[in-house]
Amino acid sequence: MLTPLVLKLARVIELGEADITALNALGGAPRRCPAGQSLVEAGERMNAAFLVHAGWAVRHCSLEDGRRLVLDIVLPGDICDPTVFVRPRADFSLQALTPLSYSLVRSENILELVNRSPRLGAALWWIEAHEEAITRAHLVAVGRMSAYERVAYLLWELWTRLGLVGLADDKGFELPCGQDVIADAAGLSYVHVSRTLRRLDREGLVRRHSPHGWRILDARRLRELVQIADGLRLSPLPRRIQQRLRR
Amino acid sequence: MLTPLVLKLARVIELGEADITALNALGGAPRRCPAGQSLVEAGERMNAAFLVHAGWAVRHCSLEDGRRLVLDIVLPGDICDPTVFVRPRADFSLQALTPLSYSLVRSENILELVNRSPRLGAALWWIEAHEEAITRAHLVAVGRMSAYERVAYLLWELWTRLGLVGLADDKGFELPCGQDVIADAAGLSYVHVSRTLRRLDREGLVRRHSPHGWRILDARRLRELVQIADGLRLSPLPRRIQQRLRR
DNA sequence: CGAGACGTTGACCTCCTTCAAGAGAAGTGG
DNA sequence: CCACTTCTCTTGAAGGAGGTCAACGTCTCG
Repeated sequence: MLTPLVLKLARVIELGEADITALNALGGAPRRCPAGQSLVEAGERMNAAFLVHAGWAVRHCSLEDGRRLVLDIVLPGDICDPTVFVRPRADFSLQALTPLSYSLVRSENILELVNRSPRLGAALWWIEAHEEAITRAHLVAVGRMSAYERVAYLLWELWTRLGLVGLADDKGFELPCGQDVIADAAGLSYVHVSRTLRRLDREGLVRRHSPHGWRILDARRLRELVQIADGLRLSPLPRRIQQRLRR
Repeated sequence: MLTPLVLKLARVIELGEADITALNALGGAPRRCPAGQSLVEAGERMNAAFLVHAGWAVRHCSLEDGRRLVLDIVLPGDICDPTVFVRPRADFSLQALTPLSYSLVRSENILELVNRSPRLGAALWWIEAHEEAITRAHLVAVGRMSAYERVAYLLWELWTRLGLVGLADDKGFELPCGQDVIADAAGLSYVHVSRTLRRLDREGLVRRHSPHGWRILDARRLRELVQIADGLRLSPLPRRIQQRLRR
């Protein structure tokens, strides 16, 4: 079965039948969670990572007075958060944006997988490194870009990441979240996000064609605006490393 | 020898003589680099991580028009950047702030170390998770805090991290970098950082007592201001995980 | 002593926030 | 089927946090 996780890893290494079977078994029985419900609250103990099969979630951090920053939007195929195996207390909250299907992944599951196939282990590590690169790009966007560039960056990031798991095509994507989530991810007020999205529309870069459907009108100009889009690509694991692991 | 890296790991697991020897051998012969020199430019190929022994470096990312964001200030005992083993192209630049002593760490070195002692491997993973938590806190600060809180956060972060490697005491620390670096880390202009530091001084939180010497005057109030300081602590690896690895 | 790097302060301006009100869309109950 | 609420988005107007420009002070080093 071509789950989002399998699709993503297939961009990094070649996957055999056995690999796919092993990946699909990762995390055991799927669980469900209604939209809006919280999966973890900051400060709580955790003993497993979350592998999202379908639906969107949001990882965020709140300050005492209610200011909130969205660290990361968690998409199908994402594993949030693998460092739980050494660090048992969450420093963020995780909340479902849509009805969610997910599995709990324990350290044993990962270790088992990696023991069976070091190549899969390297690929998972690669995915993890990719996520760190995304966080860094996010930090650059929030720290040094104008509101216009920032919102463009976030749309580009989502478009790219959804594309990696087969949930976006070259025309656009579905964005099942409100503008308040974009605002908290960009570090802006939702009012200004609204204005900024209208401007992106007016200038022919991006358009909302249905309540949650977004169309990329001019990918080239959008990409120029974003600048730091390079790190978001997920390229194959270097051949040199793959060969070393085959031994 | 109690190098910064050893001091840091000693907070996570108990280190035996053999562990310390192995850690001190990590990365081989130390190299030197004068202040201001660039170690890696964004987009370049890398094949090793940098283990800093002494001195400060800065990891940053620049936009086309010169805007710059400091992702991370690299301190003695830090390994920058371990994901290089799967991801051979840097998406950031690394520059020495002071004369630097460092070693190149290759994937073989790490694998060797981890094979010899899985506990050291888990501890290194723990350090890596700690750094991710710092990046997330940084993102929250830049995205949702006022200039006043942001600068306070950065000083707190540096104080904490320097404390972990024995380079700060409860009074304060040496900060061998200009306010422009703080500004690029906070996503502010250096002019406003200057104003903000003066205000922190005026209000009795932090004071510069020599060109590069900073004193924490009121740690309690500073910490309240920072709010997200919890994730910066480096607590011991959970006993449960240590015991499993001893087998 | 002069040059250059760095920090400080003031004045002005701009980008974004906040406040407020209205428009659509979607669900609810009579 | 239509009034009613509710939620989200949109737009306008006013205010503020921080940026930019410019000048000056201070320290270090040649």
